Amino acid sequence: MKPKISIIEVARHAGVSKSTVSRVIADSGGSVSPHALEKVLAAIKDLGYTKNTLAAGLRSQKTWMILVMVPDITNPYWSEIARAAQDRLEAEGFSVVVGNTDWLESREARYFDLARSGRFDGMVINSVTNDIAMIHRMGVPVVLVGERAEVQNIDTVGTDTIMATRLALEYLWTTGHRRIGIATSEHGSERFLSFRRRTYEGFLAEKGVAPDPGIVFSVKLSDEGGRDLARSLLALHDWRSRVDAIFCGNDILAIAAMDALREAGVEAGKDISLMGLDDIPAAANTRPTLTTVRKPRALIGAAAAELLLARIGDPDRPSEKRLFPGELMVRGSVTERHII
Amino acid sequence: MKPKISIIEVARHAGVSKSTVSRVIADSGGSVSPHALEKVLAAIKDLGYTKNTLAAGLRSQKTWMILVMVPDITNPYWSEIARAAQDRLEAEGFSVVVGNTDWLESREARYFDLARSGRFDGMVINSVTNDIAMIHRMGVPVVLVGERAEVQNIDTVGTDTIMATRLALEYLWTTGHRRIGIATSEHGSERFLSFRRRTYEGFLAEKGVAPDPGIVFSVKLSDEGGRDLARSLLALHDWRSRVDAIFCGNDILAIAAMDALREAGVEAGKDISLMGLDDIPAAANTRPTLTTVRKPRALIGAAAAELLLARIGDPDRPSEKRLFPGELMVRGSVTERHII
DNA sequence: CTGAAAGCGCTAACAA
DNA sequence: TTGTTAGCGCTTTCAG
Repeated sequence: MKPKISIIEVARHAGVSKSTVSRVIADSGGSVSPHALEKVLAAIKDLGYTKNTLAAGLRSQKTWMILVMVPDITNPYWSEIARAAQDRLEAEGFSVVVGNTDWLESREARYFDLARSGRFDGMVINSVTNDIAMIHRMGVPVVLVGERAEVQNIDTVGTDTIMATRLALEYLWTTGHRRIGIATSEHGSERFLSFRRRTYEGFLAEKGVAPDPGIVFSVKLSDEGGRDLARSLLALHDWRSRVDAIFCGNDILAIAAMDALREAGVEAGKDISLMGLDDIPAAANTRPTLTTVRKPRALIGAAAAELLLARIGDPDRPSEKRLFPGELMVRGSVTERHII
Repeated sequence: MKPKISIIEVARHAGVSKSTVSRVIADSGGSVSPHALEKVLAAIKDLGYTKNTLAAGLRSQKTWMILVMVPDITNPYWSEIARAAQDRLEAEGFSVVVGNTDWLESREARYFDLARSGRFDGMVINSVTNDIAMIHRMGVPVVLVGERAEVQNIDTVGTDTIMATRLALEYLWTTGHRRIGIATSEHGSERFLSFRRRTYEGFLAEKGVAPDPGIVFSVKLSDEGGRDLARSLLALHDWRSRVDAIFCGNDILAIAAMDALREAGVEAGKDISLMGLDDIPAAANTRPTLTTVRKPRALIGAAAAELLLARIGDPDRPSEKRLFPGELMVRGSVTERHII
C-alpha cells in the first residue's frame, strides 16, 4: 500500500545515476542535459514515482510546511486568520496546515513537539504560553498572533486591543450609558486579557465613574461563558439600576449571553446594551444584530504570513510588531440612551 | 538556530551506543538496563535533546500525523467535525492538523501531494474529487466524510440524508402541513442532492399527495439561493393556497429566505413554515429561530477517526460506511397547523 | 541486554 | 553535465 519506488529505481530505469534523478526532482537548479531529463521524466511517469519530501527534508532541512496554531478552530475569527495566512504562504510555495489547541497547554505541547522535531519551516501561533525563551529554543521561526503588547523579541501581529476596547467603551459612553460593565476571561493568558480590564478601569477613571466590582464579570470567552454571564447578571440584586451596558470580551460570549438573557425575558438593545468584540459572521444575523468592534482578520493573517516569510528569509532580522486598529460595527444590540 | 544534538551526542555523553539511546527514546520496547536507562535519560536532559521524529519516521514509516482535509475551515460544520476527530485520534497518540481547501481542486492537490510523499499516516477528507482510484493510489489510509452514498470501496461516514429528509417531511406532515414544497440545488454534486428530491417525491407518493412541480424550487444552497427562493415563491400565483411549508436544502438557504420573506411582509412560522437542514449555530439565533434537522457533527468526526484507526490497523479490512441519522430541532419557523 | 552495521530516500559536496 | 561518495537522524536486524 505504501509507495515504494525511490529515485534509485527511477535511476536504474532511466539508465542514469540517482544524482541526476535528484537534480531533476529537486528545485535546486542543478543542470541536466535535455536527453537525460527526458529519460528521467519518462521513467518517473512509467514507474509512477512520487518524491518522498520527508526524506528530502531530512537532508535539506526544508519541509515547505507551515503550521498555523490556533486556540479554537470552530471560532471563525481564528479560522479566517488562518485562511488569510494560507493565501499568502501558499503563494510562496509553502503548504499550510492548522493545529487546534482548544486553549489546552497539553495540545500546544504536542504541536511544539512536532515543531521541535523539524516538521515545519515556520509557525504562526496564538499560544497560552508566555515563555518566549522556550519558543526561541524550538529553533523554528515563529510569529505570534495576539495582543501581547508586553512580549518582546518576537514577531507579533494583532489587533490593538487597547484601542479596540476604548472604541467600544467610548461608543457606549457616547450613546448615553453610564453604568458600563465588562465581561472577560482570566483564563490562560491572564496578562493578555487584563488589557481589556485595565483599559476599562482606565476609562472609568478618566470619566470620573466609580468602578463597581459587581459588574465586572469573569467568564470564559465561549457559549458557556455567555450563559454564565447571563446567570450572574440576573442574580445581581436590582441589576437594572446597577448596569445599563456590558462590554463582552468577544462575540461568541456576547451572542450566547444575548440568547440566555432573552430566555429570561431580558432583551438586548432594549433592557440592556450588549457589545461584542471580533465581528464574527454570526454577529450580523442575530436578533437583534450585535454591535461590536471588528478585528481585521484578513489583515492580521496576511501580516502574520508576511512577517513569517521575512523571518524565514533572515533569522537574524530584528523582531517586528504589527498592531491593527479595530473598526466599530454599529448594529442593534446597543440602545441610544437619553441621559436624564 | 536549528536543533543540533542527535542521539550520537547523547550516546557519547552517556557512554553508551546510539542503539541504546534509540531503544530508550523509541516506543519499540527494546529492553535497556536500569543503569543504562538512567545515564541516557540524564544525558538527554543535560543536552536538551529532542527527538527528530522526521528522521524516525523516515526509517519506521510512521509519522504519527493525521491530516483532516476540509473544504471550508471557517464553516463550523467542518471545523467541529475536525475537532471531534482530533479528540479521538490524539488519544491514540496521533497529532492532528487540518487542511483547508476552499473547495479548490488546486488546494486539494497540494494536500494530496503531501500525503503521497509520506507526510501523514492517514487522512480524513471531504473532497470535491470523485476519483477513488486516485485516492487509493496515494498509498495512505483515507476516510471520506460526506453523503456520497454512491462511492464504493472506501471508508465513508456522514449523515443519512434520506432519513434526515424524511424526518423533516414527516415533522411537517405531523404538524398539519399538506402542501409541502422543497428547495434544493441541482448544482455541483447532483447525484448527492437529488437524494433529497427523490426522497421528497417518494414521501408525497406514500402520503397520496399529488406532486405540484410549481413548489419544487431549484436554487443554490446559499444566501443568494435563499433570496431567489423568496422571490420565486412570492411570484407564484396565489401562493398562500398552494404551499404551506417549504423544506430547504440547508440552513443558510432557509435563513436567507426567511430574511427576504420578512422584508416582503411574510413571516416564517406564521404565514408559512420553513425548515432547514444542518443546524448551524446561527439557526438558534435567528428570529424566528429555525426549525431544522441537525447533522451530528461530533458523531461524524468521532466515527471518521474510528474508521481511520481501524484502516491504519488493518489496511486490508473491508471498507465500511457509517451513516448517522439527523436529529429534529424543533424551533420557531414551523407552525402547528390544524387540519380542517 | 548491548553494540556494530546497514539502511530509510534524498541531497550535497566533490571529482571526473 | 554527470557519477561517486557521504551523510541528514533515526530504527532495525544481527551478533555477541
